[in-house]
Amino acid sequence: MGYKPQEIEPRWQAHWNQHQLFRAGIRSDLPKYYVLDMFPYPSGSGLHVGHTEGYTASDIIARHRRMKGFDVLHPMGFDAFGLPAEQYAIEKGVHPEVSTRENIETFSKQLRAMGYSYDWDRQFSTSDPTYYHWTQWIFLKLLEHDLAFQEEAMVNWCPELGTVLANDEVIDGKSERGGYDVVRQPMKQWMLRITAFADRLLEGLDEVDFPESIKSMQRDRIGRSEGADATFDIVDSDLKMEIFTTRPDTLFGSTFCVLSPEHPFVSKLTDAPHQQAVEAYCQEAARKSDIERSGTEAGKTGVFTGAHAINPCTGDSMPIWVADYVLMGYGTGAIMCVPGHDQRDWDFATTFKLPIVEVVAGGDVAVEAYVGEGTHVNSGFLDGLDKEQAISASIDWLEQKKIGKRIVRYRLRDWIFARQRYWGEPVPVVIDDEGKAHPLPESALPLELPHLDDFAPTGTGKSPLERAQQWSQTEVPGSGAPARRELDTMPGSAGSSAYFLRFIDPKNDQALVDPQLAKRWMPVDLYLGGAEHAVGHLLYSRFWTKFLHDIGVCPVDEPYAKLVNQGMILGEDHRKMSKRFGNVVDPLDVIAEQGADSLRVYEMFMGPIEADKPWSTGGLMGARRFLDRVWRLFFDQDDQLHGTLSAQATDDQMRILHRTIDKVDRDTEGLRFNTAIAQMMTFVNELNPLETRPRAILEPFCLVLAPYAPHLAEELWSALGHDESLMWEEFPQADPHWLEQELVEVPVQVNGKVRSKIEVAVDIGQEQIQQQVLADSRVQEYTEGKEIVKFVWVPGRMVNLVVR
RNA sequence: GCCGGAGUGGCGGAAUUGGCAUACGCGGCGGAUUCAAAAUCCGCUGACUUUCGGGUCUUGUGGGUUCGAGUCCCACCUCCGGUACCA
Repeated sequence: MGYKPQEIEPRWQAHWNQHQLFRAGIRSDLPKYYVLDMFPYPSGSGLHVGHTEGYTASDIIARHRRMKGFDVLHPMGFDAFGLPAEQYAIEKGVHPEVSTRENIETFSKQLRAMGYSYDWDRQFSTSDPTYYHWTQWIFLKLLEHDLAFQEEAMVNWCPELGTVLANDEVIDGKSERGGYDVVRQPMKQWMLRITAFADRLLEGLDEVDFPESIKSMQRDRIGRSEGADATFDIVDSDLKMEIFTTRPDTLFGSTFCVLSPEHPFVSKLTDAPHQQAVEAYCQEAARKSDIERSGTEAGKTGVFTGAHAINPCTGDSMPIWVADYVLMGYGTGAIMCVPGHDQRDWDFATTFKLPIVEVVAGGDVAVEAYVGEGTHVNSGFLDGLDKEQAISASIDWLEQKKIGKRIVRYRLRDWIFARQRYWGEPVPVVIDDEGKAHPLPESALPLELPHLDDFAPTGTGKSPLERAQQWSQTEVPGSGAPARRELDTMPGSAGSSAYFLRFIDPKNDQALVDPQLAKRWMPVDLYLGGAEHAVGHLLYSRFWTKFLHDIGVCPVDEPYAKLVNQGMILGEDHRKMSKRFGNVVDPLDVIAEQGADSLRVYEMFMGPIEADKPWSTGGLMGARRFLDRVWRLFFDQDDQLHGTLSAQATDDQMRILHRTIDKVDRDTEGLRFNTAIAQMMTFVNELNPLETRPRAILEPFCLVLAPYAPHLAEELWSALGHDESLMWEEFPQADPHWLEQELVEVPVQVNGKVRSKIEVAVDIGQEQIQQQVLADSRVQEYTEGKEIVKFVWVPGRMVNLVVR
């Protein structure tokens, strides 16, 4: 009796599956819409209700768009390679091939139980050879265009995980996975030249519809800054020291220089009396973790080298110090210090009693550095100029003297593209006896990952693939000279950097994607996922897209037209959902008790999609009760359809129906799912007490409900006598006639306070309403004996009288 | 510190262009139904006050603009996210 989701839902899921109702690309006459979820890591713990929030939102959009006449591409797959999957496998003592397969099964089962309208035929995992074939192919293309290269680089080495990590896999000097110590260490690595795309990645942000916070995070990561390089002579040395500054206008105020401890000049410049102290300092700096070095609370440390550089403006000699607040990885690893106008330099100068000179007026350099605007003083030919003029004039001067030039630098580093781990895409390269790298020919792809029984990290900096002797020993393509395969694998972020292209044409064994199909579907119209990928994944995939665009593979150079970050679902206790707190909610449990439609409706009703929201069992029950009430709108106590189906719809019924259609349509389009559902609840509440249930009202409502509670909607639709699924029915259109009201009740304010309400025709004129308002007895109480200064009538909204 | 976002009932949240603050849901209270309970249905539910007509106050705090401010402007406080010596 009554609404039984457990019985209804599997039946409709089977029906959709059987009739392949969500296949994309079969209606090429319709406009396209590509809606994509950030695909999940198939972890061992399965999906929780945080994942299903985003997936439900995108599914509602997909279903709504289909009903609005779009050919919708809505695919799903699994990001299975990489550290999380491998760590899980190690912890459980299972081979990652096995655990990945099992986890994907669990995830698929959960996703299917939610009734998502994915085109499952397009599903793949990044660990499928038929997929990573193309990840490897892109790598070969990058290599061909000199965007992939090997370099001895300072990397984040995690001894416990036995691999290098990307910067965003390191948090506070610990690994993101497991929280193990990470040390800086030089290693020869494959790198991708993402820095070559820095400006385009920056400019592209202006064209896309991303949350402002994401854009600003990406801009910060790219960290473009304009300035100048300048070369300083060194006293009693042939060496010339190159520094980078964004404030060349303050050259006259530079009183000392600082080298990074890793700077090659440190050992060359340090004189005998200072040697011991400098060496000790550099060793200490190398030992310290990044977090210790950058700790602002630590204050400034440093040692004098005994050497001096010459200030090209003043001719003064400036002591050269070594300090770890200067980083080797940015700029030239050497800076000129202007303590008057840079707080870090000011702190340093104060600590070590170095001279401070004011060159920009406006502050008090005896108290703190002055970084604001101002007129230049003590600056020779720059005196009297403002900041902008002085920067420009000083660079001109440097260029004229051939001791410097204008330059743009970025904080963004090249992408370290190698992990000393087993579970990743093999790099399609062989190394000959002289250590030279040779790419494999495209025909050799995919280079399959060999099966290894012992896949644990070696911990030595070598890849576990070293153990695959047979696989590793090979020859140089073409020449036949002996060689070994590259043993490092690609990082986890490789597989997710172009997957949206592969979903368009997942079975193509001749190309990453057919160009015609790519043209049809790109870009992704709506991309939904968590904000944790704000920088890493999004920057990497934007980079690859730009590259693929340049070589003619991808028709667009920005992959995602619109990005939305769903918020986090917190536990009922308002804390982050985590096993540790025991507050994790499994969608399968919810589905078993209340049904997938209740879960879908509840999660969308919780609040704005982008906000963090706490789970509430009571709230879930509310969603269930709403669907129960929908059921009873259609059926009587014996589960028989209401006998009043053939009744004529009343004007009231038509008005509430069309208001609902209009609001749900617009709110869905704008991803305001919570208010769309509130409107459907209002519809049910208002319709409930009315005596008749005309088909003309129930049928359109069924369609309006369908994107949100698809199983229930199908069941009701079929009960109304339809043989076909409502999936491709047209979404109802709101008739403007029923949206307009003839009479409205408007509040009447006197001096801004509501004192009365009157009912008037919407289109009443100023004079008539004034007459009616003044005739109102409540209004007269407040106006008696007073002068009416002003009469405000906002048509259809309200009246305000100003009296004195 | 800097950048981004947010502060509205007991709780989640709503509010077109500046126009009835608290929609919708949860929770609570009362009632109907029931042998009883669950479920369901109906009503009430921001605070204070009241002669039960109403009155006063209320959207983090303090100012301002306006006939009118949750919404706009200025200053500040708190929370969340990001970032952290990038010269």
